[in-house]
Amino acid sequence: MARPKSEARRQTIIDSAIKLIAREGLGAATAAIAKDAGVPNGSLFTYFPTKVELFNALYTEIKEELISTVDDGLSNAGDEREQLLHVWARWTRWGAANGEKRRVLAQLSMSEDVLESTKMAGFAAAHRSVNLIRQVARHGALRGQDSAFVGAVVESLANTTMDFMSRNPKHAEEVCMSTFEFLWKALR
Amino acid sequence: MARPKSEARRQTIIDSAIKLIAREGLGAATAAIAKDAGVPNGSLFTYFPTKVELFNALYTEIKEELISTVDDGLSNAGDEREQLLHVWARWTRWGAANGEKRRVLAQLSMSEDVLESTKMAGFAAAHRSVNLIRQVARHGALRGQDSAFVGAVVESLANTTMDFMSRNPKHAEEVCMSTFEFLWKALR
Amino acid sequence: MARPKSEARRQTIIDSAIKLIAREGLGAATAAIAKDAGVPNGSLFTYFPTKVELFNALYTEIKEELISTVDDGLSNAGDEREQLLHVWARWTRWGAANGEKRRVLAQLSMSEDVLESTKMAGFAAAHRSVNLIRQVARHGALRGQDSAFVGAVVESLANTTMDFMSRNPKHAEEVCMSTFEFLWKALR
Amino acid sequence: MARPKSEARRQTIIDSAIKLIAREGLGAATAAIAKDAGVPNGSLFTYFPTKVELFNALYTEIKEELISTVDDGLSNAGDEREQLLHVWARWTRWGAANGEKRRVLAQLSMSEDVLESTKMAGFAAAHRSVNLIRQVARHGALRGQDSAFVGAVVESLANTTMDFMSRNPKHAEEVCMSTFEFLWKALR
DNA sequence: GATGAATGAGGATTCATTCAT
DNA sequence: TATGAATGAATCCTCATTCAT
Repeated sequence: MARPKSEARRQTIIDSAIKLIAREGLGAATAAIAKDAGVPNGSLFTYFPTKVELFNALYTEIKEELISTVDDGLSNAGDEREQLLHVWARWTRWGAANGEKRRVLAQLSMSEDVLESTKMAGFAAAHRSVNLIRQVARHGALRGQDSAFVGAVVESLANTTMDFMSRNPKHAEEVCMSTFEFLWKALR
Repeated sequence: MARPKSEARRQTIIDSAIKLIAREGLGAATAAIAKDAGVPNGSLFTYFPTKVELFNALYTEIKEELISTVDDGLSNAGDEREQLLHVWARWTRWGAANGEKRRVLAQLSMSEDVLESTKMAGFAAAHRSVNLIRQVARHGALRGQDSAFVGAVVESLANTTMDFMSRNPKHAEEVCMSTFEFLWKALR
Repeated sequence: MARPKSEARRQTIIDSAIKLIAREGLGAATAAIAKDAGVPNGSLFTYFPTKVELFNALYTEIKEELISTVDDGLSNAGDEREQLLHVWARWTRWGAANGEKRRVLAQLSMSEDVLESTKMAGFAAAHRSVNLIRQVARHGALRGQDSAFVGAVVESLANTTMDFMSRNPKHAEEVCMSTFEFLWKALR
Repeated sequence: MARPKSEARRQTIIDSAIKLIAREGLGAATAAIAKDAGVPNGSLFTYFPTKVELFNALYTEIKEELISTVDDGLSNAGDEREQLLHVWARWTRWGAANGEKRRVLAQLSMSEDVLESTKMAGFAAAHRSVNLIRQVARHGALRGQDSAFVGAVVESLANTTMDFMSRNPKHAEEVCMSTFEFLWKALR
């Protein structure tokens, strides 16, 4: 009974938060986000009791979108190389096409307001790619390193790649592929 | 009347800014920085008329320190591999040993408050390493890519490496060397 | 349709209100009270259309409990002294044992949100004690004073006494009795 | 150097705080206090970094005024009775004439925001009256009780008395004197 | 009737920068 | 020049009450 929380409303707030945080950083005012979302400022706090909780929800939401994009179709890919290429291409293309989300995710990843537990949950959800990367790297230069480190190396490379892809849409595919070769050579 | 009185004072402010920004992010209050530096809040603005100017000075200062650390002795290194190793080891060891500066530099690099011109000056000052990297990469997977991109790839790798080195001091050297092999294989 | 469904529910709300107001003052949020009571926040307003009405109900409820505690057995007490002792002992012991209620009553008594009419009704309900006190005081130092004033004097003494009794449970009885002697000497 | 804090300004803020808190309780808005004082809201926090610190300053200020009023001329009073009368009359007349301050002090005394240390300092400053009261009470009904308790008893009596005096200015003196007799009889 | 989401006017506090001293 | 008080818009969040379901 009573009015249920509106999923649509929640999503509008998330969307506006992404837009404004991409533009103004984590300092973006909750009131501005609410206004952009077309909801009264108090209502933002009905959905996210705290700015920090909004940050965490944002992190989870974006990370999940990314992971499901990357994972989608992964099981149909062929050998290790094909699989890594699948992950890499989907990852970087998503990032190139979703600049705001990518930038927001980058900010949130560096923020102390996103709880360690939230970050770890994101890491855990990415297990398919993480495992793949670990497997690929098992004989290469990074063999024996903590898989979190290997993952972080790949992630930082991905971020740099996405960044250049969106700045340079014409050469995006080429950058994507070159960097994949770079990665492949180094990792194995 | 030359520069405002004390160079020492300027440096104290810079140091406190690094300390507080590392701890609290770019939102650290100018008054808090001044207080930590033992300087009246108004005086901070004698040295840096604006918080943004403080940011830019900070960026330049840290970047210069990093570059001079990396460049120091570079001309004595042997072949390309030795030279790159020199750069890599000095870079990452500096970062591992100077966590606050590294973190502040990372924040500033993402901030819109640090002017494009400031960032470009930093890039230009790093020309020796940049050239070296470009040269090493001239036949590898990233051949033909914008040298800013190649530089960014190496930089992101360095950042990730430094991060793990300082979190894991006992394995710092091992991480440093493995990652160098990773880089070397990939780049050539 | 008679009174809203559940008397029990009303009482739960009252109890939670006492608990939270004792702890946080009259600023305690209605939502917090409802939550503590295990009642949806909207429902609180079914029972008490306004926070002010909740305050008034609280005042009346606590005052009634106090008065009935004090009046109970009063008719069996002997002479004036015995009767006053009966009143005094029951009053202060109740207060010592019901710290939260006492503190809430004190807050409400000072609040402008409790209507004058509510306060007067409480005063009227206490007529047995009030009359007794007036009677005892008819020859003493306060003879001729407004009986509301005499009552207020005794009440303030009682409040101070209860306060010390609950802070100092071991000497509670002693404090109770000494203060009675104090009162008795002064009043007659 | 620089602009010194203005004692006058501080006092204006204190005065406005007394006025508004007397009228609206401790919930009076800092912004309203600042506005009433004719200072920008931010300036209030230059003088009192926190609302709680304002409360503590208020408590101390009012208590000091009261104590110095009461103590003034006390050493010229004659025997114990005269001295107690001096204290009593000055105390209650001050309260009757300074309704706002008295009400504010009463609110602050009950507030958890006024630190125990602040309250204790106030108690300590009142040592002359406290000692006098203890001395007077040394043989009476309250002999052997904690002097804080004896003091509290007298204080509560004083508060009730002042309250009636200001409500009933025509009988103020009579109430004052009757209550003194009450106190004298009870205490000795 | 019961529920709990919706509302938006406050509320305390912060802060970069200015300017009187 | 050095100082630190002054400023007021901006910030996150709260809350009594209403009203859709």
